[in-house]
Amino acid sequence: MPPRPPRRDDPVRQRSLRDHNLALVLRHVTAANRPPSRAEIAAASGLTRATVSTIVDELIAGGLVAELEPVSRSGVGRPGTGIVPAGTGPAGLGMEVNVDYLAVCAVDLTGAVRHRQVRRLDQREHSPAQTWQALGELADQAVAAVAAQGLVPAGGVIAVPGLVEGDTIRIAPNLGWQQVALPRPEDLGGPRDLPLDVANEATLAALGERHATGLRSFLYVSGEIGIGGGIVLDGELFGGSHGWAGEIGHVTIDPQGPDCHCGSRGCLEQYAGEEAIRAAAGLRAGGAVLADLVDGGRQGSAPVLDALEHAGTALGVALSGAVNLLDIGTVVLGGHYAELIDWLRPAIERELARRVITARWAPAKVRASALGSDAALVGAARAVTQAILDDPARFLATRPAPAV
Amino acid sequence: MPPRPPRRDDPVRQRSLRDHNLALVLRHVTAANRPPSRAEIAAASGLTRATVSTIVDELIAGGLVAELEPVSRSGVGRPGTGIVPAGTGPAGLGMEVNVDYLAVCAVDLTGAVRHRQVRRLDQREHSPAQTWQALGELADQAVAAVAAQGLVPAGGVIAVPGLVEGDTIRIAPNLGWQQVALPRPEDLGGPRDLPLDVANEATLAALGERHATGLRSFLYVSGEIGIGGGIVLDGELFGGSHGWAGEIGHVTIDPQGPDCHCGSRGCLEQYAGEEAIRAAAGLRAGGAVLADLVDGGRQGSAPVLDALEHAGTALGVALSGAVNLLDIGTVVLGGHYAELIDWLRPAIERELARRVITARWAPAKVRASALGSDAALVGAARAVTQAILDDPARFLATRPAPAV
DNA sequence: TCTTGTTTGTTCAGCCATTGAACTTATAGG
DNA sequence: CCTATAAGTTCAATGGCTGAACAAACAAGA
Repeated sequence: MPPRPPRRDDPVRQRSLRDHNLALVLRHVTAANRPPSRAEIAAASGLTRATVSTIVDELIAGGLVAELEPVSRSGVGRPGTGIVPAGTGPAGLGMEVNVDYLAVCAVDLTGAVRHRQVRRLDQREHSPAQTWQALGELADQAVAAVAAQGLVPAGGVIAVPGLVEGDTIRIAPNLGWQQVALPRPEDLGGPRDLPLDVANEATLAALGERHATGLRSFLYVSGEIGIGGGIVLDGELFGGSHGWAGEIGHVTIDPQGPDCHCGSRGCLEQYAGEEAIRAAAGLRAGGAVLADLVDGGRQGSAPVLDALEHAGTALGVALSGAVNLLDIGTVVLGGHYAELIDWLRPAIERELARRVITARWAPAKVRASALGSDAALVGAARAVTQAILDDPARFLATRPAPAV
Repeated sequence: MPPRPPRRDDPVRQRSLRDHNLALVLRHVTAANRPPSRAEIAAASGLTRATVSTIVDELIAGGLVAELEPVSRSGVGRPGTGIVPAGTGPAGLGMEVNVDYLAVCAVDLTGAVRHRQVRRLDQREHSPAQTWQALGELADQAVAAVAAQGLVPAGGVIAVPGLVEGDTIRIAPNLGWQQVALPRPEDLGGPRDLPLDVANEATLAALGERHATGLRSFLYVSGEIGIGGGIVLDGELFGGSHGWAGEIGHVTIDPQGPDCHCGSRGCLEQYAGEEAIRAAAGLRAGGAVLADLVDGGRQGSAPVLDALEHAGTALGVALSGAVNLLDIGTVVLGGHYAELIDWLRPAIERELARRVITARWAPAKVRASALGSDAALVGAARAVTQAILDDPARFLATRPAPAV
């Protein structure tokens, strides 16, 4: 998603030095748990107060941060003026295409969700073109709504439940899409000049989770109709060679297991996918499966508890392999799994303890998603703002200082 | 291994700018397939000729690169003087502790192996202290041998078949070691002031493979008595949270499979470890298992071919999971697997094609290790030189320009 | 042999971002 | 009202890169 990550093979000139320190200061502003003063930023970053001052001035001029009213905080000495990420100006537009709904949200640079709208719409009954059109309408409304709050979207990211590569959606099984070209701004409707991007929903959800929790490294697993995943390493999303990393849904649990629609056998989805759990629990098809499972779990229904125990065991086996391979300390359960975690966790942790070779020295933690079902949507919007925060110089260069 | 990787949260001053460009220029010198001139480095790196000149001067003064005799290469114009990594000066000392041998080697900055010695010694009959002592003798000889060639080891790395964390070897199953403290220079014997480091052998082998082949991203799997692995992503070794990433040997193949000594069931080692293959092939225990397998394979022995086919299938299942998770394009087979690749590959590729969800768009390649059984040893030595090449400024700062 | 054209490598003034110290501003406490 | 303390700004100095001019080394042609 970042248009072009800074590469270590780039030559470094004076300007890139400033670029780096712009990002460094901005990072301190966003990461601090209390609006830091210029002096505090200087102390924390290792730069001098003089440098921080000029950099903060540049960020203020570019509309990326703002000064608070000077408030006397504590003790003697001249009180500092707190610096905060701008609550107006650039925003990120997140969009989500899922099986039976579309959603749009907007976040500002502080990470706050400033707009959110969901519309029920079954994509299986519509062509991709119709989906883009409907999504465009929602986006239009979002742009208008945030404009009233002083926000201007700097880009949009669309989350889709499928594999994205280059300029096509290779396949989105549950939408019934194959080889669908990525939408250009005009496909969404109005003549927007928004830079658009499309990415896998689980990947974006992992990103959203990373920003919501501050976790530096974790494996995110989202269980809905399909099972998706995303890997965050040291604060960075890990995409793999083609951006397809994290596809844990088709990891083999049992080489001789049941056939999977992907052509393989014994995939995790055949044990812990929504349909598999529903069938094992003896629930009716076509209903509100998640709600039924939660109800069954709460009421202690034996078939439901058994089904979740089996799913958790399979999840635990797959996650053990992932933890052995990646040596990753935390597993975040998202999507439906977040609401089922109480019944899934015992089996998952049992398998992790048994199958992860380093479990006795550094047991992996299992926790529920903090964002729940909004993770992908918010993650998509945050991907836009994060790109600005990660490389403010690029943003400032393309969009010169707004008229004051 | 790099004592302290450059962090993006560091402030950037003028000096770090020079540090970055020192590394940038040095990287161009080592990566070029022909000694580049200052002008060519400038063109390739984006720096100006003036800057490259001063940087090259600094590198020459520090003994990291050298000028070739100016040779008229081609066409008109003043011929450039080629710049090459120094063949004298700093060297890397690689050491390996394995079940039944110790080994030492030294490489120079060009990556060439300038010394290599292996000594049969069964660690299971000796204490760690005795092992360090014996290794120290080999190291002494190596230091003396390379000194005669104008090389001075700048550091040493020891490869061990076990899990290393902080300042202890947590466990090295096949050596029978548990909670062994990492050796300090004095534990090896003579009063050396060599900075020492210890790391997992498969991890280091992956690193060696990376430098030998130039591959940017791959999964390295080494099959010997145990199965180890290492992950290289975008040219960098991926260590995970504790440096334990790549432990593919205990990924679950079948949750109900045979018990493994690690306490789990159905681990890959139970299907594709040396002992498992030997037993399946009906070979006698205690012999030269690898040689027997290669012989059996060449002669078309049915039990041997069957055993290797089974091992390849299990490897394929485990690798499929890894590729699904990491979206990694290449799998490198090392250790004994390198010599058995002809009989393992068909089954591995069959499983990859069937089980990797993205196989039809981007099939993963399977190849044999280029370094074979020396991968860990050479990788350990290269880890030292690579640290210098990655951050020449640190080296130049600690070891000022040698007397000219 | 001499001249011309081309490319390499060096020199140097100019530029730019950071530094460190001095200075100004703003507060608390006596 | 004065002093101590801390925040923020100003400014000369420093270090590293750039660009242009220049010197050096070679090929090709006259």
